[in-house]
Amino acid sequence: MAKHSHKSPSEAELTEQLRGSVQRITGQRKAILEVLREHPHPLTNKQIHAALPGRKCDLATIYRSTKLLVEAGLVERFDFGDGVARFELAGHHSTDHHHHLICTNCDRVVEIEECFVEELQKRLANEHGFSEITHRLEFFGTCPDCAGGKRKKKRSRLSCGC
Amino acid sequence: MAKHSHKSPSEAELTEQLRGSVQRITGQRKAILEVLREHPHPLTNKQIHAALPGRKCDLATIYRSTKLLVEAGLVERFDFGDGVARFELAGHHSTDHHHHLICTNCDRVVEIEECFVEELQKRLANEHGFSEITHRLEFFGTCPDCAGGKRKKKRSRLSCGC
DNA sequence: GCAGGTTTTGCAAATGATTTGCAACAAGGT
DNA sequence: ACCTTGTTGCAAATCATTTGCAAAACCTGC
Repeated sequence: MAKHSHKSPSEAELTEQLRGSVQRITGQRKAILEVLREHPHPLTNKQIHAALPGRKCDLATIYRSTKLLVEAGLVERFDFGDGVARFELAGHHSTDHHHHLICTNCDRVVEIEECFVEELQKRLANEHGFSEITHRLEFFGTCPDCAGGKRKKKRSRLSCGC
Repeated sequence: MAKHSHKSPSEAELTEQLRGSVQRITGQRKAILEVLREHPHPLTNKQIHAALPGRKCDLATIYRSTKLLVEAGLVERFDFGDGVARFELAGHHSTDHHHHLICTNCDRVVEIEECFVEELQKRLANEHGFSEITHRLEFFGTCPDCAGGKRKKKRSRLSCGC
């Protein structure tokens, strides 16, 4: 009586991955992953909540789920320095590890699918004796539309035009 | 009858810079800058508050001051992705623009005085039509002491051993 | 040095994001 | 279907940061 018939692409693979991380596969978790799957750019918990069909699932549950999914490796978390965490489905892009270019005016987000810090990272690790090194790298600037005056003043926060 | 006699190194230069940014030179602002001047690593507003002699100056004032000093270019702000802003005196290091290597276990911070993303940044700017590009880059890992088991479990947050 | 006008500060209350306690509920195994 | 245990919803609690407002501190001109 499983409900894995029609749409939702890799639901099987998701189930598989979730199963491997000691967690249960609940309707809300699948829904959240579905929302992330449909979005090419990082979303905040609140945005995920707003995007959930029928607005079911409590915000607290979304916070708990995103954290869990990140720990399970299914979702990646990003910080743009504005005090709000954002999430993206892991493996959504060619490389699971990637960066962003964010317009500080309209919050449009461009995905940067390459990473060029790996080597430097290794060098730093050796130089300072650190291990298990990772990094966080995001670019900020003014997108062409905003530079051209096509877009209005600074809108509050995040609102990618996707 | 100004009080710029003995210690506090570049107090004159600070005054000068502050004066240039339409602000008043208050005792708390000087105290905050003094704390930052004594610290080689980024501090949170709360830490600055705790470090203030006699615990004078309200926390709210520190929040207001750090923001102001950042806008005035006297202080640089950093985000380590844990939801707390950190500040460092600008020009404290050879280059004003620099990065960090943070131990995710004990929060020790190593200053990385070089930046190797400039070129890539320009390339990205051209490729995507963005202007006024900047970036945020921080490294995370396990410091040698923590790797060797010399340091205990995950201590809460930030507590650089300086 | 002192009065005046304006910027700041201190304090408390307001926000906003994220977390948590707890009873009701659902997922998976038997 | 039943039971055990992980999850959810809801409300209250935390935490970092911001803000309103009257009192206090700067700075400029006397």
